Amino acid sequence: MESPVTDAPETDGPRARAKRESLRRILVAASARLRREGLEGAAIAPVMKAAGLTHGAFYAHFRDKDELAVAAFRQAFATERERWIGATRDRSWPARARRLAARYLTARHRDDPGAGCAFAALATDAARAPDAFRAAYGQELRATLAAIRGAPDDDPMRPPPLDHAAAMLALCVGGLSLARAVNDPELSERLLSACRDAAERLAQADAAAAPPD
Amino acid sequence: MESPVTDAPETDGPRARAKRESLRRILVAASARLRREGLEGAAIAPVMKAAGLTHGAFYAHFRDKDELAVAAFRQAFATERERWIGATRDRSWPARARRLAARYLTARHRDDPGAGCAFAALATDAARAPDAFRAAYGQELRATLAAIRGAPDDDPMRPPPLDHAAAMLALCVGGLSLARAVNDPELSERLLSACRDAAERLAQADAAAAPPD
DNA sequence: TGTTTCGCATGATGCGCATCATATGGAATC
DNA sequence: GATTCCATATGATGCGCATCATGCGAAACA
Repeated sequence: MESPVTDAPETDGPRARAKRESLRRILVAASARLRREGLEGAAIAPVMKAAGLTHGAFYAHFRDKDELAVAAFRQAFATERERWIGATRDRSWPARARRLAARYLTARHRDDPGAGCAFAALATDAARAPDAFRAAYGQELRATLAAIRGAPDDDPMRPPPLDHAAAMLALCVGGLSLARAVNDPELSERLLSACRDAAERLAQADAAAAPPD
Repeated sequence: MESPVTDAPETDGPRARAKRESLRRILVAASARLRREGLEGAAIAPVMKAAGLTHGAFYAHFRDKDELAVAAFRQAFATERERWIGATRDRSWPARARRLAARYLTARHRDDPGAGCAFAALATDAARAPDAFRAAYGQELRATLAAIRGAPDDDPMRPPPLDHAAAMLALCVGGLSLARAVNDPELSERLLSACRDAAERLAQADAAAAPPD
């Protein structure tokens, strides 16, 4: 269970501190490269170089490449889940959904996968990845769905059903992935706006199907 | 523009016929492997072996690996667009959309990417692929959206707007991709059914927003 | 029938990559 | 202050891959 993420105490010598700092730089570099280049593309040597180290130092931090992939994937969410999902204080599901789609389905997000959502960046890669990675993908997905819903099930606020959050995220991930896959700028823009609009319609239909209170 | 697909005349000797037959086998093998293993995974030697040839014969059919990828991608749609989109004769958009989602978002489709939709199998790979591949992706996407809509714009049947078809496909592609990425069978199943249900709600909202006649 | 063509096979070549073996130099420990 | 760690660097090793060079044999053609 213990993954080599930055979860160590602060109280130790410059030796351990330096190692933790190295690990942090490795994870930052890896999580960006992973999202930009994919699971196969994020090679060890370039990642280590980007972290200011050489390839040999890698094995002081991780057992193998797969372990790095899992840690870097998790790092991406530790850093930026809030940024895309946002703990919005909006009460109604349509308002929350509109906000999610408006943040997620943008040209800016499409054009900077290295800083964006790892679900969209790695969806098809994950399907071909080893079990440990797919397990992490599932756990982060569950956590993200919980964040989208925004309140525990027994909260008087009545969060949207898990299924509604899941479909909304699927719409966003699918729209962003297609918009990235396509060369034609007009079609790409059209995909983003079509999905933004559809998110709005869908959330309103969701609300009608499961009234807020 | 001339891509080396099977579009040659039937009237020539056994020499050309044999070559066309080889090409066909290469494309079939490549399009399955491409969807199963991704752009990087579909290596030349294994594909040629699966086609009953050796790696050396490859360059009699394609200039390089990228050209094969484009041809194999197109092949996937030439063969199986009908299968997922289906030229359904249903008149209403909700009925058409329900049918699309019911065919697309299945465990069978999820578990056999080699025979499934190439959009979902290669979405994130395409974002990192060379321009020629991305251009093909866009063209096939446009053609697929037209098939989903089912009628030309000036048809009295009033097809759903392009944007509605695009969002519906994004929902399907996103749902299938997430369901494949995840390890947990329960979550995976949940994603499929959540998106099927959402497709239904969305299509009904679509119909309300743009009445059929 | 002799010559040319060309689809295919065999066998390099070279590169990028993951991983390992070994060395080093400065903390940590006594 | 001497010894032990250990994070890092350097430099193999071996593999998979794309691509190219070369040869063969049967069809195409004169």
